[in-house]
Amino acid sequence: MKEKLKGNGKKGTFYITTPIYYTNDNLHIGHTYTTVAADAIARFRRLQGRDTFFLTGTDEHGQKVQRRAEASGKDPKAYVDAIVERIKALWAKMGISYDHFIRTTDPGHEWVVQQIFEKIQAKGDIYKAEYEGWYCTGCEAFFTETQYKDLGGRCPDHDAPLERLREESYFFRLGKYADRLLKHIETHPEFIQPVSRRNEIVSFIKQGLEDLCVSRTTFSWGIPIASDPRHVIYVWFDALSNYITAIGYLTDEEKFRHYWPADVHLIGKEITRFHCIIWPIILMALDLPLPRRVFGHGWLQLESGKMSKSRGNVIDPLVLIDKYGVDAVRYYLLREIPFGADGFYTEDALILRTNVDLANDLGNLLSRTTAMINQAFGGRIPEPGPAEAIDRELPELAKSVLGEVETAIDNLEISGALTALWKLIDRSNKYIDETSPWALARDEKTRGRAGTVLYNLAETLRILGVALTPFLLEAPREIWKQLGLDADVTKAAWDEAKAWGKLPPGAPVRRGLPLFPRIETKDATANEAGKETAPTAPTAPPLISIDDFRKLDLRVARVLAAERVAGADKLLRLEVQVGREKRQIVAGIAKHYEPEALIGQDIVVVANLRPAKIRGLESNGMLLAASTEDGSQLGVVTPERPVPPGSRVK
RNA sequence: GGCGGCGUAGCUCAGUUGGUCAGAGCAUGCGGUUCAUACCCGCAGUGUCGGUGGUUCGAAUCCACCCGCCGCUACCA
Repeated sequence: MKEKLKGNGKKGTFYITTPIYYTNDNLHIGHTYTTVAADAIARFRRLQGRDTFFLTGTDEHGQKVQRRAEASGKDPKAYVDAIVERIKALWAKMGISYDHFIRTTDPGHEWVVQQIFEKIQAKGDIYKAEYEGWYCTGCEAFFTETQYKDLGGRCPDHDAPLERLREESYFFRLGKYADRLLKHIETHPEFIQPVSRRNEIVSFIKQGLEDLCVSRTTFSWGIPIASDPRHVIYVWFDALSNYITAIGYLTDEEKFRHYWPADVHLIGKEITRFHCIIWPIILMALDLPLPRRVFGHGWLQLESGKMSKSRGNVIDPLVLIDKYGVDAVRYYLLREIPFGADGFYTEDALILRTNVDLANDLGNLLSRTTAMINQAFGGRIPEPGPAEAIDRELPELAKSVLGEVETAIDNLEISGALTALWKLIDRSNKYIDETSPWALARDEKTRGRAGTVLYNLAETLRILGVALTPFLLEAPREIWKQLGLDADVTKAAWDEAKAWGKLPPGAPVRRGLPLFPRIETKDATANEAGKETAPTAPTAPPLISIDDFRKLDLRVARVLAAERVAGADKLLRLEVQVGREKRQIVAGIAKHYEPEALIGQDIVVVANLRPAKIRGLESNGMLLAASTEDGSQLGVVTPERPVPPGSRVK
């Protein structure tokens, strides 16, 4: 059974899915949470060399989408196309490494869904009958019996009495398979996780399964039943089938057999029932094997309650990435909440995790290691000498930690995997304290020891670089770069993390900017307060005092990225590093500088200038440039010699 | 109403089959260090383990009841 959990048996494949997201609105942090988790697991399996297939996508049919589209005066397809574009852009920014993005409007998917429907109908498990229920003509929708009672028989939206109505519909014989499903759940304890979800499902099935209405005639935005096109195939068959249509069911049998059954369907707990009852029964009706695991994770909630658009408390992941960087957001999502449990999102917690784990522990470890190698060994990775007892602890811990990571991921405990890796980081920081390599390096007699210690630290960082690739996107590359490794860390194999001593001595460390700058919350609030009270700048009088000058906070900044501002011929948007802080500034120098020419340059900026919006972009500061009166010549001010970004100009 | 779960240090939570289980991380205080991103290392706490009864030589851990919170109780994806 343990083997099963790790992957698809001897085929060595690994197939993981997210839910397909409903395209009636933009995505928020909750969807991002699921997808990032799936991405981390997929990346980890690839790192281990598994033949991995990671599927995500969108569920695009249904009445809600049709209504939304009509409301915005668009064709449904055009409406969902626009949303899909935004979703794909979000995934690109989050670094989601999906192998396929399925849309339920893909013609291939639609055809297979029709085939599935007919197959099951031919088998007798789908039959035509009358659906009778409480109907609101205004909504063009049925209400359930419980809803009817709760609402007192009136539609809340239209304040009209609900009518008893019959409609011709197709039904799916769920009940027929209830016993089989129950038996499967009992004999496969890993099938539904966590256990609290399984209990709910079991008790639900034991109450008895009614046949399920699987078609609609009240709207048209869906896949028609081929033999009876007045009816549209309702969401269960349409959406759930994506997990098999995406990998070639009925169209590419070889690929389908290769990846099916899925190793994990990762879902939010609110859709557990569909995935643990309806979906398995569809598969049974098709005589297909069931997925190995359905994992219903908890919700990422806000302290103020559940996220909803009407409350205006939706967290836009794009905003967070811009503010804190993709690694900080990914790390927070993966680390903060034990998978399975519900958790609360707070920006303070995100900042705390970033500062404590990423900046203080990991970033600073790299920083102090490379700094010491620079100072004591001329910036070359030293040759390790004989290992003493304490030196062996690090490789031993690395080995056991990597084992813990494997186990944690097998159990979908992503947070646990990160906790394990941080034990190695903590131990490394302590190792520095215990051995004091900076002191060892001063004395010629102990210099060799310093080399051994620093090599071990650098080697540990090399391993961490590999082991972190499933979780973080930018930091692993930067770690390897700073260690003088030219190879692409994302191409490294898990075995390279397990092998101690692969870091070549003599490689030139390339100390860079802090891996994760601390997020200074006090400064942030001070700036916030300053925004309201900041006086307008005086219009330059002929003579000023030194105190006046000191009001200017001029700083050296390094240009990290530069690009033209669309629709503006004079403007460049720059991302600059000022000390520990990253900022965006907009500068009117596009006529004189190509963006590429500025990347990596050190410039001087006014750091305490009130933020301004230029062409809709926030500009946090201003770069200094000298120019002629008519603007025909212009030169950006740069320090004559290298000084660290953030240095004060005075 | 029925079924299931939760309530442990300021905060977030671990606590296997009852006997060093009263813990970890963060936050706080003190000390050390200076290679490093005011960082790192060490030490120190505080807790009626929701309440009340019970079983037991012994319960956070089992039972009963009570209080508070949450999930599920089907055709909304």
